[in-house]
Formats: sequence, C-alpha cells, structure tokens
Amino acid sequence: MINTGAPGCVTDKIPLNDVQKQAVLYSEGPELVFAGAGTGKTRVLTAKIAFLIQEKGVYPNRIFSATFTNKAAREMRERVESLVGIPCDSLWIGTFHSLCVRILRREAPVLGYKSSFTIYDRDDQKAVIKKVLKELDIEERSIPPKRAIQAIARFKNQCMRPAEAENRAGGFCEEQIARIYRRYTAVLSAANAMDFDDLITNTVYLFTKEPAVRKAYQQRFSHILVDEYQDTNNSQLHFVKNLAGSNPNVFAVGDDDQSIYGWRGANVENILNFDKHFANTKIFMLEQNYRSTNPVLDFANALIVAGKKRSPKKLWCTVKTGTPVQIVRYEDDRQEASVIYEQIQKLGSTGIKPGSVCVLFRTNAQSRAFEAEFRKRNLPYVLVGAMSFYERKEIKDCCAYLRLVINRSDDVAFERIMNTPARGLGDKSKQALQQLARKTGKSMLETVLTQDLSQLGARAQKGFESLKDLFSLLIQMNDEGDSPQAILEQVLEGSGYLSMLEKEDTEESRARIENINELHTTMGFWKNEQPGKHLGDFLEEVSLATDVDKWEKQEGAVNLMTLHCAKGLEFDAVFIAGCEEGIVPSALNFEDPQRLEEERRLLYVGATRARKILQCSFTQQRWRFGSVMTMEKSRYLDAIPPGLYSFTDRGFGNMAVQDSDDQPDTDDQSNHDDTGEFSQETVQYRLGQFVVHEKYGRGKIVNLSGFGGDLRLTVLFDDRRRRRLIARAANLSPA
DNA sequence: CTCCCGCTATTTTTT
DNA sequence: ATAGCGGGAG
Repeated sequence: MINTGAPGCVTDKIPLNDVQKQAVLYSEGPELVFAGAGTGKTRVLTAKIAFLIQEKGVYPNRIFSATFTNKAAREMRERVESLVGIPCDSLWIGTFHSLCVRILRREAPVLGYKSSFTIYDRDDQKAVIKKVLKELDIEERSIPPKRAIQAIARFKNQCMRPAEAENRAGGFCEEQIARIYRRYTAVLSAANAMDFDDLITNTVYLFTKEPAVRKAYQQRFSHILVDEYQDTNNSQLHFVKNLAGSNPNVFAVGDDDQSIYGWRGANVENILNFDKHFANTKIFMLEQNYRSTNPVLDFANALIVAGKKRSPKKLWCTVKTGTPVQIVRYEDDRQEASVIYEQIQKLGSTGIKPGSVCVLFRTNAQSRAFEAEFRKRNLPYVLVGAMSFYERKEIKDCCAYLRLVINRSDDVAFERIMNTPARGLGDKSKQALQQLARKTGKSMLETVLTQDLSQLGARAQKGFESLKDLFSLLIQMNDEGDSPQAILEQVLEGSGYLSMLEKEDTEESRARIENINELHTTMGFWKNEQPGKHLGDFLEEVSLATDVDKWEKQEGAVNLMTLHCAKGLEFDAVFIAGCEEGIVPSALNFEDPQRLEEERRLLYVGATRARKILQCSFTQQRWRFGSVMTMEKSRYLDAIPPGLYSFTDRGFGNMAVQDSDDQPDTDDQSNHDDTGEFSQETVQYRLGQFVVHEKYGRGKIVNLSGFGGDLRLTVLFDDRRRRRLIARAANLSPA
C-alpha cells in the first residue's frame, strides 16, 4: 500500500482538506473531480502530480497533463518541482494545443508534413479562405469567410475530413462549404501549415491512421491528467480516449458551472458523461470555497442555481462576514467608468490596492470607457486580452518574414509581406508569380529563390530580386545558427521595413517601431532563458501564446479584461460592468436557450473571481455603434433574491444615493440572520443585521452602499422609519 | 501601381 | 466610433 503517513509525503507538505486528500490519494482508476470555483482545484492537481512522482515513483516523462493556459502549465510545473524538490523538465504539461504540437513535430512526416510546419492563426485562415473563395468563384456575400471558418471548425471538431464532409453534404450551400473545406485543407497542406484545430484533429488522425504510433504514445504515458475538463471539445475527448487506450489512469478536474466555451465547440456533456467514457470512474466533489466571503458566495450561488442541467452542488465557506454584493444602476457607460474609478480609489483606504482590483466586461469594446477614464485620472491599468501584442500588424509582418525563413512553403506569409514595404509588386506581379509557381509545383518564395524570372516585367523582376537577396541571406543566417534577434534585425534593415516606418514619422508609426523594439527585446530575454532553442521554437511559442500567459499582476495597476479572460484568476475586488440585456446575455444569443445558459455561467465565473468585494452594474444608456442606446438590467440579476445584495441607484434623477424600494419590512428574510459575527478590529455590517443607534434605538440594516469610510447604511428602526446613515459617523453598536 | 477618399458593417467571447 | 475595403484618380 501507499505510505501516506511517511514524513515528507507531499500530502503533508501541502495543506489539503479531507476530500482534496482523498482525490489526491485515489489510485484505482479513472477519477473525476468536480471542483467548484475557489475550491483548490489547482492545489489538488499539483499535489496529485507530485504524489505520483514522489510517492508512486512515476517518472515525470510518463505523465501527460493538459492545462487551459500556458501560464497555468508553467506555474504548475514550478509548484510540482518545489514539492518534489527536483527539476521536472521531462513532465509533459501544457495546453492541449502545445502538447499536440509536440507530438506532431515528431510525427509530421507520417502525415505528409514537414516538422517545421507553421501554425496558422485566424487571420491566416481568413486569408486562405478568401483565396479559396476567389478560386472557386464563390461570392463573399453568399458565404462570408467567417461562416466558412466556423463550418470548417465544426468539421474538425467532429474529426471529419473533407471527403466525409462532401459525402454528408446535403443541399447546395453545404456542398459549397464542403468544397471550400477540401480546397482549404489542400492549401494548408501545400503551405506546410496547420490551423489551431488541426493541431488536435491531426493528432487524432495520426493515432487512427497509425495504430503503431498510437500504441507507442499509449505506452509512453502511464497517467493522463486534464484540467478545466468542462471546456474540452469533441476532438479533445477523442484525443484523450486515444491516448488513454485501455489505461485507466485518467484524471479530470473541472466544473460544469464554469463552462463558457461552448461557442468554440466545448461540450459540457464531456464532463457530465465522463463516467460513461471511462468505466468505473470515482467522483469527488470539492465544495468548500477558500476564496470568497459569504455574501459573494451566496450571490454567486443564487446566480447559478437558477440554471438548468447542472450537477447539483453548493459552495460554502467558513468566512461568514463580509461586504454585501452591490448592484448599481448608472446613467451611462461614462458615469459607470468614472464612479467605478472613484470606488477603486476609496478601496485603497481599506488596504485593497489597484493591482488586486479587476473590472470585467462582456465585450472588448466596453474597455474603451474605462481606458479613457483611467487615463484621464492617471490611474495605471493593464488591459488583458483585447488586441494582443502579437496581433498587431507590424508584429505580424515581422513574424511573416521570420516564418518564411523557417517554412518556405508558407504562401500566406509570402503574400502578406511581398509588397510590405512597397516594392512595386502589385496584383499583376503576384498573379504572374503564382502562375509560375503553379507550373513548377513550388511555393511562391521557392519560385522566387530558384526560378528564372526574366519573363516578368522589369519592375516586378527587380522587386522579386530584392526579396530573393533578402531571403537568401536570412536563410543562410538561420542555418548558421544566428540568433533570432540578429535575424529580425536583418529583416528590419534588409526589407526596408524600418526605414518605411521612420519615413512615415507619425505618432502611429512611432508606436509601431516601439512595438517592434519590444519584440526584439522579448526575443533577447527568450533566448537567454532557453539558450538551446531556435527561431522556429520562438515562432511556435508566439503563435500558441495567449495574453493571459504574459499577464502579470502589477501592484499599482487596475486590471481590465473580458469575463472569458478572467477564468481561473482571482481578485480582492471585482466590478462586473454592463450587466445589461444585449450585453450579458449578448443579443446574439437571445434565441438559443443553451447559449443563454452559458451567458449565465459567464456571469457566475465573473462573480466567483471576487474575494471580498463584488459589484455588478448596469446602465440606462450606453454608447454603442456610434449612437446612444437605451439599456435594461440583465435578466440574470433579476433572478437574484433581494436579500443577497444591496442596490444603489445612480441613474437619471437619482443624484443622491438612494434605496431600492425593497418590499420586506418584515424581519428574517434569509439565512443571513445567524449569530452576528464581527471580525476583531473593523466592525463589519451585514444585511439583516440588528444594530443599536444611540438616538434612534434598535434597528435592522436593510441596505448598504459604498465601501470603507464611505459605507452608508439604511436602517429600519423599531419605530418603523428608515434612516440613511454614514457607517463611520453613526456610532452604531451590535444589538 | 499607389494613394486617398468615402462607404460599410461592426461588437461576442479565444486556443 | 472606427477599421477595413472598394473604387477612382494620379
């Protein structure tokens, strides 16, 4: 048996409650841990890996562990290392995508790829689709590229190859889409490129096509662990099943209440039916929350219990006191931003620094009002997600040059930079080159590098010659082992990209140069940390990196991000802005009951990020699409019992802070009336709590607003009169 | 071939 | 409000 009691056992080094401990120690086969928000999910996962390595003697390279972000993977590796006390470089831990890339780089030839294949992002996909549409003579307005991309993603999620898609297509439109899919696949394959979905799907395809390869990987990994299991999609499920084979050591952690990626193919059924896919599954439920105060938790619970089709569970915690959750109505988005700014300022006096405050919103566009406000008031902020660094045009241009050095077949990259900066290579020259390329069966860059271009016009010839010279040099530099930095420098000088920006000399072009410098600096740091790696590795990291991966908390800077981005994070204070019909839930999901449930969960995810302070706000008017729109409070807020929050109205005609017109002037509305608990120093007020005022006598708190020194109470006194008091000045004592 | 003007749709969410 | 795109002039 396992020696769990031995001193130095990992379960002794890391504090675990009973259920957590059982989940870590369980070793009898498939295991599913339902881990509610803030219940120590990461802790269990980390302890589990450390336990396997240290107590069960499993070699790190036999553990396969999928996380949701690269950042999570990095942190988990570090924690495991500190627990077991040895480096665990050989541990396979990362996102599904990065782990699959690792497999695919080794096995690429089996699938007809070179292992230097490029990873195409959304923009690259779009460029390919546009090209394909033109080629197939399909108008963009009959099948918008966006729709084609979605359709292809669906095919891939179902692990359906073009042939099958064509067979199944019914009706003209579906046939067209299947044709697009076939052609798209061919273009990517010719470019030696894979899109994000391919990374999973091609690995599954590899396993199906080559049983020997599958078997080798099955034998290689003795344990498979998956985090955020509720966000896995169909192809990922297939991947896990394929990798596991008959191996029962599959461990999944997740929370169906936090499933918010249905729109990109994630299937909650995966977690709800886990025990059907993996026989004899043992299920553990983590319900004790270590993150939030009671008011936050009660609020979040109320938000989520109204949902349908979920595994029943209820989070609880031992911290019974805390600031009530606030729901606030604002006039408009400008006021929302400015009052939230003021509240963040005031939080400072309660010891909550801007760095542990987060403003959450549904759409990236909502960040503008906050950015404007914070900039005006000189409050530093970090905008996570949104336009990520690597999505900027100048960065993508640089990366396109670099990509071509690694993969000469990458025609999308070639077309991108062919005439950037301008080399006199317009549409005509492009077509001429493409024709030549088609004849020789080579890619565009290879054609430029190896073919005789003398039939082309003098101007075009000159342009292509300069590209030939540039890339000959770049490729040579890379072959000789020059650093990514040096190669980037040569791109910037040799292509004229830098002088183009310098000549432009606008505020924008200066910012672009700044960004390019940042890329250069990043490369330097990267190379320092990973001396053995090359340009190709850097580009791979870039294409799989998310903004959250890079995000680091800064003491003085408020965090701004979308609700999706906030998953897995936590903050002392959380403001969820724009809780309005049409925003949460998004108007685009009004018609779909399943997606409406997902929107509810999105709000739940947001709410459970808060440790101490939570505010949900909505506005009466909002600037959208360049005009003012009238907004309504989100339906999800309506469903919450009034006793679980305090309402502040700062809407039109409510200059002063006003009370909601709460109905019950009766005592005892909810379970909030247990024994009054107060933390030692600062007196905490709670809804429903009884207090004594020296003049007005005994009364019950029926509403709270504001924070810290600005905390205002509405007290219903025994004389049946409501009075609004400033908590600090009122000199109240507990009854 | 390049540049610039004005029209348009766009706002979900991201590995 | 604004980025991206097409059309027309130089």
